Amino acid sequence: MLDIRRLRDDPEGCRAALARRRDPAVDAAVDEALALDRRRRAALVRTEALRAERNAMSDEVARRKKAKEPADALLAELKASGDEVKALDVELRDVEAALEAIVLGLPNLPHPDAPEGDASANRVEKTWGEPRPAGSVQPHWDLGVALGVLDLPAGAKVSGSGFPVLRGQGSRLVRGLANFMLDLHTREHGYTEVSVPYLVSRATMTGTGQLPKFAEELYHVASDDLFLIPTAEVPVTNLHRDELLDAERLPLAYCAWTPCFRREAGAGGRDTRGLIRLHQFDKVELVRLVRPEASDAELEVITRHAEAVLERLELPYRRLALATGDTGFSSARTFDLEVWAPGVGGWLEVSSSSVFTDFQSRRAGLRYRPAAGAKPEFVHTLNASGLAFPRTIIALLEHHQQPDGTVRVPAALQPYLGTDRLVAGA
RNA sequence: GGCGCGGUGGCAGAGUGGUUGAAUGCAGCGGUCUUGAAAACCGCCGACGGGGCAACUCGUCCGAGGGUUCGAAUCCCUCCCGCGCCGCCA
Repeated sequence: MLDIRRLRDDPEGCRAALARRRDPAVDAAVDEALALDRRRRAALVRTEALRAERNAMSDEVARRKKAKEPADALLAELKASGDEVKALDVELRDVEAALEAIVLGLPNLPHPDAPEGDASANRVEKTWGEPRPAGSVQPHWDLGVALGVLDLPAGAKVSGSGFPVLRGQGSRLVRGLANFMLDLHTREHGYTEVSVPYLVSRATMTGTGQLPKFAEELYHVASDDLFLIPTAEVPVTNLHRDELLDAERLPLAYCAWTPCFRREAGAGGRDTRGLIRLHQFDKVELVRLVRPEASDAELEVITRHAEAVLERLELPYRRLALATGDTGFSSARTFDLEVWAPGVGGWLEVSSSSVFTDFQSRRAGLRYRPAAGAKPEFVHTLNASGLAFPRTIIALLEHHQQPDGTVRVPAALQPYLGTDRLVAGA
């Protein structure tokens, strides 16, 4: 959520920053927010003046009662103005609700360093490793079946398309990747591992920005008004919701391995083959709560933590600086990590690492006290996938594929799989 | 699911329908003392939103939302959460 005062104090600056997102609806929303803000303050001044008056009279009533003096005239007057206060309150509440609805729908201000434009303006920042030629290996949807690790029809039978079943070494791979990634992040990158709920409340979803705007992307359990998490970012970032943190505790760094559930409502048919786009998948997520002045440097830190996973897995990847028009709603700046999949013949997003500045922390009430006696301020939040499993598995199957149809297991993963080779029938 | 008890400032913890935004303690900040520190003592110290150039001032907030009342942390209703016991289940 944007700071309404910032919007008020520097409307043109905010408008210019938001314009970089290339979303034509934003400008009108800003106008509406500013108009509602003016109405809100006008209504506030009126109700507060009336309240102040009534409070003073009430005090006088109390004094007279104590002194055993008559207060009937005052009481009558107070009773008369009661309805007026009530009416003003209703008006104020309506205006505030309308304002909140608008402001909750405004995206974060893009970071000045994010390239401007739509997805075509995304900038390749670096490339690591040696991509094998596209089409030089079997795509994972064939190889996975040949190896007996992938059984999509079984998943479709049990739940529907987009719910994969992995078997044997494929299932072991999920467990191994989880342990490998968690060990790397906790032992070498300093993260605290947390195990968190997969179903969360409406307030939690609102805290990280999924609600109210993206409800159609979420699985919802209506009977209890709970939502399945689309990423561990949601429960983990909300761990400290409405808390005032000690400055010495920052930065807080958490990692979590969870399944992720996404309806992918608008994605029908595109890039959905094999394991590329799923309704349920596993992911290890990294979340950091940091001091605002550290957030630029922290984005590089967390991105490197995600890149380290790919490098240990010996998978070629590139880092993309997302353009303003391609950056997510809550994010100020995002790097995507894309792994090379020679069988699919393309770069696949396996990690998205973002800095949200105070956008999430304002919604979620994540504050800290910069120094003893100082005013509380909002922390900055960041997260990065480290990594999403299915596309990592795609890249492992395709990039490490051998001419004989087996798959070499990179050294870092061998202890977790108990083998250096994926072979058919294992 | 049933019954009972709770939910108060960063934390702990008092609280009578009417100067209680809230005792007290801890933590924090400033000071006295000390070579320095500790201890002791003194003072300050909630959050959020308005108005004002400013000093300052006004309003709201005691789990959430309604209600009673001139006035609610305090009384009533609904809901949420925690704890205990019972039931159910693993």
